[in-house]
Amino acid sequence: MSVTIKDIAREAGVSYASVSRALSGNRGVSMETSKRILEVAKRLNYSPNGIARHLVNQRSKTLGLILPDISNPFFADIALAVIHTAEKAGYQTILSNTDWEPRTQERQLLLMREQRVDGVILKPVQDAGDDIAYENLGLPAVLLHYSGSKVVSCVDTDHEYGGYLMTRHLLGCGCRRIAFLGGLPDSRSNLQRLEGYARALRENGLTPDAQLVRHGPFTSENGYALAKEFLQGHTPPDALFCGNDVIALGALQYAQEAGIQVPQSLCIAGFDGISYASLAQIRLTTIRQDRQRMGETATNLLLDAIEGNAAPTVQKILLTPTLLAQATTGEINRSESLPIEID
Amino acid sequence: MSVTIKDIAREAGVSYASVSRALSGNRGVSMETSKRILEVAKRLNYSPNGIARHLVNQRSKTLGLILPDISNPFFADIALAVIHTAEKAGYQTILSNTDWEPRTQERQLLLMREQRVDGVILKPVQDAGDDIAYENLGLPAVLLHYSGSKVVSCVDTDHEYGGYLMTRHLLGCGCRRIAFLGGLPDSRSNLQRLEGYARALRENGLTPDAQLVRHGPFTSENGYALAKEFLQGHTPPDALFCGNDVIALGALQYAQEAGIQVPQSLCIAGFDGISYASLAQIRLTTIRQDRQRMGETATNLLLDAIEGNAAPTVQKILLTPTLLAQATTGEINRSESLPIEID
DNA sequence: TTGAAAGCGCTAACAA
DNA sequence: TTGTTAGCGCTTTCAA
Repeated sequence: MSVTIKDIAREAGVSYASVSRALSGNRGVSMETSKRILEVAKRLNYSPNGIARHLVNQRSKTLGLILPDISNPFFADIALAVIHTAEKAGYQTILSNTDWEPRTQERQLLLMREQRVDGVILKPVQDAGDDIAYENLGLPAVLLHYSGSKVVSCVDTDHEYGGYLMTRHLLGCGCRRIAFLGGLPDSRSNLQRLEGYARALRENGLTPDAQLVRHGPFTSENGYALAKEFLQGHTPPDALFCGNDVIALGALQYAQEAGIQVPQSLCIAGFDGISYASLAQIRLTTIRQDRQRMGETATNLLLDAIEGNAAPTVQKILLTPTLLAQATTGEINRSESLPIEID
Repeated sequence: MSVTIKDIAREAGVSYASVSRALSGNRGVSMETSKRILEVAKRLNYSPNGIARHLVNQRSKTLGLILPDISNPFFADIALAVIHTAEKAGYQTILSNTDWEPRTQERQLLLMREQRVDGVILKPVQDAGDDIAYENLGLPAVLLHYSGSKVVSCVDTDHEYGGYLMTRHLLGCGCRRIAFLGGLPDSRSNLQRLEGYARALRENGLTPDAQLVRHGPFTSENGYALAKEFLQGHTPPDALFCGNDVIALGALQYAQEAGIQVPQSLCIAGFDGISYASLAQIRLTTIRQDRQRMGETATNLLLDAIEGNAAPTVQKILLTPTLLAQATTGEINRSESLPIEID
């Protein structure tokens, strides 16, 4: 149906090997014939068949990107960085969305393998147990998740430190009952944030209280529901540290509807640093992850692995997040003030 | 390097044609051999080579999706719907981002053709002149842009009506100097919104004033800058109708910083209906486009065209948007009140 | 039911 | 510089 190099060869009166040569950088073909061939190609509106080319080259010039939820601006920003970086290197990006479903993730990985993407960037839906679950994906991969594995590269934010940083900040605001409105219970990054939270509490002489920790999906609806549950309880917390910004925006919405003064009576904090958290009317305190850098770095690591330029060393990159203290946290008004030392 | 059907054939002691048959739905191969083949395949951790399969099948089971800016939640939502719908039909999605650059769009289209995607969904960066520019993309396509072309299907929102609807709403609030903070000057959908705006003004005895119309990128920075420019002028407008929600959020930010009462002294409106516009602290009045439906419909139209199930009719689908009147518009306080009729 | 073989469109090794 | 040819991994026709 579509025009092939054979058609061009016939039309130009040359062998089709010459056409192939002319079309992919004129090595070993005279300027003259090359020019003629290119003219014919243009005239026939020829478009090289990538599929055929990939079959013989054994590479597809395609990357797979598997994310949990691209409607979350945090992941959308990462996707954008990956797509841009890949494109500069001549790669296209197949994007798939797991909806935080392990089964879906499995299926996507299988499909990526079948599609023979040259490599895949994966934000794993859940904790990979002992870290070896992602060791043999059967294709070059970079995880957007810090794992202990010795064989797969990864790029991630130091979630534990982020959790620690934020909790210390909340303690510094005078908060003593800090609830953690977490995301999915088996999300590893979420659990690491929780660990940082617990460490900060302990360092300040407080005991983490399981009653103050809840989990649920990374949605604003969940944030709203958990905030309601906590704040309608009999000893409500004085701070809500949320598993991500989307959850926090939901919590903030409940606080506003319930007429709770933020931050005077209640501090609210998120995690990620999506742009919408910094709107003038919101100014959510959060932990900023550098999405641009994450996407870019992950893509470059993957390309290095694929193209074998750099030594094929496995790299473990852990980015340090920063505290973005805005309007939803601040000195809290407490009836009874317990003196406490924060370094 | 990787295991092929030949390896399986050797291992199972059959011809590789049989393996092919067994692997793709057992037609013409005994249950017994089929079972043996599948076992061997599993044991060897076989993964079919999609590239080779696509070459012979002449289809790649892949769709291209070309969007201007996936970091805008409006487009992210569309992308999600497309990816989900495609996946249900067994198609993967290659996503690319044009950054609103015509040149980039051209390049992406070329690449999609080379990659032999089975079809492409495109939100054109700019007005395609007389609508024929997108008639011959050389592959099945659905535009996310209403065009008059008889040969290419499209799905779009009625931007003119949306612009009209919002402007009438603003007039109903008592606004008389309604500025239009547009997006890119050659964005067709943006211009259509502007037409609706002008129609509403005329219907109400007002003359559209070119002084009140500005263009710029679809970013909040642009919204902020244009709002500043307008509001620091000597006869500031009493309403800002923005080309999309992202622009409006920027404008809103300026108004807040400048201490302008919204909506008492100034109404602000957006277009799209992204979820962040409806946050409790924002409640931006906007025109809601059904992203989910747009993505889904576009994908289904494309799949119909590709798979030739439905009659290959070209469909022109124009969705009617709805007014989402929230907190940033309302009865305006005017020193001099000109009586006016709104139907 | 099974096997042999052609061919999808291309690249690259080898020959001329 | 140019042409011939093998083969990438698979599906599918045609024979057996």
